[in-house]
Amino acid sequence: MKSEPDAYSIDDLKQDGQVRWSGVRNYEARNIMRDKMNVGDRALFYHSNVKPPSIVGEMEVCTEPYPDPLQFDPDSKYFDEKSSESDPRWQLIDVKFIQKFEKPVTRDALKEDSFFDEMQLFKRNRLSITSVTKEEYEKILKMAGV
DNA sequence: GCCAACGTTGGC
DNA sequence: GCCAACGTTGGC
Repeated sequence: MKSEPDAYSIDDLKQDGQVRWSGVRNYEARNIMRDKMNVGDRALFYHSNVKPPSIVGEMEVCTEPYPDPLQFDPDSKYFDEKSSESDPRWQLIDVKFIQKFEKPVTRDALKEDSFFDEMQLFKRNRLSITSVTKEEYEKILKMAGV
């Protein structure tokens, strides 16, 4: 799950403990949160738009999917006038902090290893939430030294 | 329903 | 800061 650290970082999550993953306005990313994620699932926190782009920590899904409140807030940049409380368009989950990697795993490090060639992070370039296989996940934890 | 125009993301 | 990739919008 990507976030620009200027907007929200792994350190912010460490401090907050838990956060609502608000603001996703892409159907595919939404579908992953709505359909694929279950309470207790682990997820990787990816810092985008910084040098170097890296996986910086681990978190855990801690709610069922529910409507993103910002879609109903006219003052929010994430307001969606085509959505309604009775038929909400945007669903999300909350995640809680598990750990921050002492050794972040850089995008470059993943690219150097052909094991990760098929990783959705690379296949679906700009998607803010992509799926990770169990094998990829475990190898990334190893690379992070945990 | 097609597709050009447009806007955004995010690596580089 | 550039620009490729790609999703969305809206005219027709």
